[in-house]
Amino acid sequence: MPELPEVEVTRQSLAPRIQGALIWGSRWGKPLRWPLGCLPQTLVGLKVAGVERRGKYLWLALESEGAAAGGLLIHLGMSGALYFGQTLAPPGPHDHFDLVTHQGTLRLTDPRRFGAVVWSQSLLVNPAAKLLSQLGIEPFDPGFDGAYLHAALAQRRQDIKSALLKGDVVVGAGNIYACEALFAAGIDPRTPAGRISRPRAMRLSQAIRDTLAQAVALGGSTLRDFHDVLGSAGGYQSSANVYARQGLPCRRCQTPIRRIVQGQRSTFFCPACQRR
DNA sequence: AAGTGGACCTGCTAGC
DNA sequence: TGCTAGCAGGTCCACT
Repeated sequence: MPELPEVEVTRQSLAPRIQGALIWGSRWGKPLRWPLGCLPQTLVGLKVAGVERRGKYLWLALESEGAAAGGLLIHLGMSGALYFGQTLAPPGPHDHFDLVTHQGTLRLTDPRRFGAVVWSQSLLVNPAAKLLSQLGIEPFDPGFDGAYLHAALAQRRQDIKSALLKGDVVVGAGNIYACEALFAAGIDPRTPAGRISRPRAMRLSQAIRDTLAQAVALGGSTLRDFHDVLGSAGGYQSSANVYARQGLPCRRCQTPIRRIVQGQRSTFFCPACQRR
């Protein structure tokens, strides 16, 4: 579920509610994708300094008496979502982490358990540093433009859609938004990444930014169970142009949308609007 | 080095 | 109605 827009929507809804919260306790359920790592003796008494995002990761920065005191790196995997509230139901079988604070409880629900909560002393040391080390540029960084994208793709023979999903050129576009951005840019997802011209790279970088920004504005995509920390679903999925629309007419030219498989993932595109 | 395929884990849906 | 195969928003790792 959670690509950059969903993670950012989660961050935006969580940050103002949990900032400054004093930690009263925590509870862990089933193991997640990675082990938690070495927690300090206790989280009790630490304060939540803020919530940041890097790619599809959230960083819950903690402090102790005004000084940085490590934090929790959170990933939502394929099926994760965070809640925050004063009165939560008793934890169910898919609730794997609760952080109880005096402002409310933060809860991670993740049926498939591909998500993670990892303790780290800072983002600059392991384990956080290692997890973030391969990430590409942020799509809203001013340095992400056509020239950057063109240069970063130049040596790649891989198809452009798989190259975007890899996340080491630019972070944030997962399967939905990679498909949508390629549609917006008019680029066939099978095009070898290194064969994308500079003008098209410029259009693609703009399309990635626009697609992700629009999705954030609409609250992300809710295909099954994504919601912000108050439980509100996203609204982007109904405005998708190609994702999960195989066989339906293209909104622009009426040609049926096609589904193919690239790198064991579904790709959706319009064979008329998107060219190599 | 870049690219590919498998693995992780669970739930839902389409089809027989 | 009930079973099975296939599919799902992500990412690491081993191997070529």
